[in-house]
Amino acid sequence: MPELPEVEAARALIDARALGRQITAVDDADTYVCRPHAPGELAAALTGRTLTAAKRIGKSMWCETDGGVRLGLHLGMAGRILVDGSSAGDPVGPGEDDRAHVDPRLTEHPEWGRFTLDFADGGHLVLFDKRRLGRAVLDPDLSHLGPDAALVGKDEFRARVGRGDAPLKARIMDQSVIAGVGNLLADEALWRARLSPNVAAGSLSEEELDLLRREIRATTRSALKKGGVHTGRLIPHRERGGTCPRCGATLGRASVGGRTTYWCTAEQQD
DNA sequence: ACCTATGTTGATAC
DNA sequence: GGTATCAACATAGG
Repeated sequence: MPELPEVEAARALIDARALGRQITAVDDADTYVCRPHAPGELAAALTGRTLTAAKRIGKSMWCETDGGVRLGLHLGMAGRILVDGSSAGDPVGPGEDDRAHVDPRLTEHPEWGRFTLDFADGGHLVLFDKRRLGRAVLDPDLSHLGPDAALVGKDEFRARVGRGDAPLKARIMDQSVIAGVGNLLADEALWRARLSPNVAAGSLSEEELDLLRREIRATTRSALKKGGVHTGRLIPHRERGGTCPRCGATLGRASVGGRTTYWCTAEQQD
């Protein structure tokens, strides 16, 4: 689920629906999701407060509070944010739009609600995460993050991405280089830019780097508008035996940067 | 049953 | 420091 576009949708949901509501109770009992906090630590810091802002860099988001403490939220591999039982950002089905909607899975799987803020008006904010790789922490450390992939400027992109011996795909997925690009967004943007995921990042020309930045931004914006990275053109073809939706050539499949990678063997050559 | 896969990240080792 | 690998989690599918 969550890459930059999904996290931004979750942030926008909190921004629109959860700010200014007094927190009356906090369920922080999941010591894995809330690590390294002990049970009750988030509750002690947040009870009685209100969220005053929702911010994001890359895939990391956090809420400011009127108590000064910040609540860090990360969706991990499969997390979503529900406010009053509704989520945002994920596809809701053919023919439907991407507005917040009632998510039946919370009632079907209450045990996947890993962290909860109860509000005085009876509503709630839930970190809903089947896999428990999401996080809820106080005062998250964001110092290791590079600039947001949707905002990074041309010169900074050239300097940060265009170096090193690691494969290009690994470089753009390194959150300390630029923040927000995950596995699917990387495949989609590299495919749009017709660049091989396997070349050394440091071997790119300035023109290629500028093109890649443009495609990362375009892919991100498109995914934001349409409701998620899965709306990309290449994504439906990412399977064994898949073919390029532009030219019909066979897609290559390999592990690059530790993640399963698909690319067009005709258009994205080393 | 057993093996693989999965939209992330972090610790660890060279 | 840069890079590669593995483990953390819990499910789904062949």
